[in-house]
Amino acid sequence: MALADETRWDILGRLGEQPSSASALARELPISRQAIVKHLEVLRAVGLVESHRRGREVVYEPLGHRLDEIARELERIGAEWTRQLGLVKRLAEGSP
Amino acid sequence: MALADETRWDILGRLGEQPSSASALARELPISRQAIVKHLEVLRAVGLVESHRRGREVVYEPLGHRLDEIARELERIGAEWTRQLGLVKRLAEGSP
DNA sequence: ACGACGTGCAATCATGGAGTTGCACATCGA
DNA sequence: TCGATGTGCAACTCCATGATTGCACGTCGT
Repeated sequence: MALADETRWDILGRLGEQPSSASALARELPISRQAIVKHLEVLRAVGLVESHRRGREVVYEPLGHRLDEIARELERIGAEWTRQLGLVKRLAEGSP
Repeated sequence: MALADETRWDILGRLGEQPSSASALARELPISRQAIVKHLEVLRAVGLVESHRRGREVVYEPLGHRLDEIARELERIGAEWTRQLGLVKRLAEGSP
């Protein structure tokens, strides 16, 4: 999942504090710029951030409404998992 | 995560319907017995199933109370994720 | 006692994801 | 204009994990 990675969360959090470029993030994080670029590509693929080119640099920033949507999606998935667990439990305990 | 795998869910579901052994499951599923054994080891490691040896076979079955606990854990993790997303959103939108 | 069945262990393979490195190209600023 | 900075692309490594195969060994039923 797009948010299963710790570094990805870190990046998203920093973008929340201030939109920035891959190179700028690479200066703050212990990983290479390219690694960060790949994370940003994932975040952009799921619509959590958008990018604007400004001169020679590309600035990324979070997308508010998508954050909401993803949050709801996460809750839905979580609910589904617990629902399925409940189902297994009922089966395991032989209740109707 | 222990429940991220589709096959693992499948196995857990089948065990809910009826406790069974790795070999028995291997007859129903399209994967090898050893692959199933590994899934069962994971499920047992997180406490979702327990195993009893009966003669030459080892029977696995789900653990009701642990299913509840895991469900609660999942909800907690989901809630945490959405909370963090909300945090990013607030930061991104510059609200206090 | 013997074959069939179930398990345990170890080696091996394939795949995907995170990360790195090197290089070419574009843009900024002095 | 020229060096510094930022980006894009591609090839590569590393590692976790799902899966397979082969073999030894214990257990069951006849």
